[in-house]
Amino acid sequence: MKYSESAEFNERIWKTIAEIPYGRVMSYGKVAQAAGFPGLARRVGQAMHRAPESLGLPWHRVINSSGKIAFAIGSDQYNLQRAKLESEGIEFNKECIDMQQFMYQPSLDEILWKP
DNA sequence: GGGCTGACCTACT
DNA sequence: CAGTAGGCCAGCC
Repeated sequence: MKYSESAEFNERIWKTIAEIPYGRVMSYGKVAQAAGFPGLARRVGQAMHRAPESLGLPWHRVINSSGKIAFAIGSDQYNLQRAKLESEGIEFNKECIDMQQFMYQPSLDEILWKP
């Protein structure tokens, strides 16, 4: 199947994000990989931006691979995301999150769940 | 149809 | 550690 079906893509990305447990974070690349679309990190950002509010996705648990928030430091969105993460017990070292400690690594079964 | 953009990633210099 | 280069692909001029 060609993953140009954006409806399918979005659905799986949203589902994957929804699976991130409380107090953990995941990078864009990891989300894409876990959803079965390795290499499509950029699409993840687009999918999230287009996700309806009604889904109540924990979008704040998605950060970039360097352990930082993707938004510009000091922006409203940055402050909001950071506040949400800190309220879940995630600690910041300057602007960075300790990946070793807070990165959520889905089970291999789920990674291999792709067809 | 072509070109640019984007809540990005990895690898290399 | 910082900067660059190439890659990915839907969506909007």
